[in-house]
Amino acid sequence: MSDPPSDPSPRSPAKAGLSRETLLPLLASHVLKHGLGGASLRPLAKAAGTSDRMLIYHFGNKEQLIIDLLEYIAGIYAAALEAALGSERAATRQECLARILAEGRTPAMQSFLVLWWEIVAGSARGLPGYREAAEQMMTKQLAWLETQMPADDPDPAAGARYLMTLLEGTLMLGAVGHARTAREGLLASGLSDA
Amino acid sequence: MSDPPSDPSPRSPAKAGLSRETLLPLLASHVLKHGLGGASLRPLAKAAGTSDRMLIYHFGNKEQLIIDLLEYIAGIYAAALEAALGSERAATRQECLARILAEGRTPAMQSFLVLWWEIVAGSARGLPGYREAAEQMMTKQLAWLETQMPADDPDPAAGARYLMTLLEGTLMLGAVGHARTAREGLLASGLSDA
DNA sequence: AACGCAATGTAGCATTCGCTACAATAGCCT
DNA sequence: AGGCTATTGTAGCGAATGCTACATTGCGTT
Repeated sequence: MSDPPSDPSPRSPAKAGLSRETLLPLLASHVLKHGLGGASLRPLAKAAGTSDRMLIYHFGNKEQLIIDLLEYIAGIYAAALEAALGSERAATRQECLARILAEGRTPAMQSFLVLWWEIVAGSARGLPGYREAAEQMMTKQLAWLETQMPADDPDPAAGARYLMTLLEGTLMLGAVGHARTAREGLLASGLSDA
Repeated sequence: MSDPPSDPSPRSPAKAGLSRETLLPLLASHVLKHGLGGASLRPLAKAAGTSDRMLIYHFGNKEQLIIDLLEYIAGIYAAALEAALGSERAATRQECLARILAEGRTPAMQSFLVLWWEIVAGSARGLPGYREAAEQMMTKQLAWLETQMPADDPDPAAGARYLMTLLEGTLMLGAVGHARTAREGLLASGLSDA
């Protein structure tokens, strides 16, 4: 018995060392390093400095924990985007794409990317929570991409969608060892000079 | 003791109901339906009409089973591509892309796609066998795509790489509920009219 | 002081996991 | 025939899984 609080009002936090909010960052950093698929309660708990017992206590069950965690990760991804590049726009679509791809080569973003493909796979298979998180992350990225488009772009919204499609294709090819293929493809499209 | 045969010469097949070759198609159809990540020996064995005991006997251990299975799946994917569309070339790049995307909406290809994202995720994380299978599948698809390019295309090889990048981006966006984004992106690129 | 309840620890349960030990069957080769 | 070996079945092991039962602590309220 004794469900998790579910009431965010801290009526009487007793000892109150851990809560969903303090746990989530630690859990997120663990799955960023070790992946979502193979994540089981006891290792997760250890990474967060608690016990599996408490994870179940705070989240109800593992499925809900994953759902909450995905939502949290989508949030910090959005925050990372905000912080990644300032509000400076690129001069051309080509430069815009190049910048973002360079950003994707950052070690910090690499961790995200590896996790990202797991989220895509979960979304494609219909696992609970994955689709929502993935959709949210993509929506955020699309909006951010629009702000990065050249100021004189004829159609920034459509251009962002186009660049987004190319970008994701490039990232996927990179994930399977075909970065070269994508590079040559972009080169042929006139959207790259590397 | 008594390793698996490892010698393809059928010196004395005793009862010989099952072998790597007869097992793999059944295993493949199981993972196509239920996924690779959650695949464990006993369900796999049941799907193939054997026991976990025999799977280990024939493949050595689970990791090798997955590796062999991925290689086999890459093979049947290649075969599916061969059979998918005849040798008719498209008239324009636009039509070429449209055809392939239509093919991707086939139920049979849907199963492949869902599995595909798991393979991408495994490849990105460096799981043994995944990278090789993914790379092989992409190489095959790229070669096939080249044969589908318009006959009068100025640069079929580069065009195929470009279409490939767009195609994979489109598929990924579709997997996460952003099919609309990709469609509008393609529209803006002049490579779609839908 | 007495009570209530949130928060946490300790043990454990039932199931599944990959894999192994041991034994049985059955065909081939000499 | 006798033996070798490939193949298969039956049991089970030790670990890990998600989750629960039960007990305890300690603060806030009355």
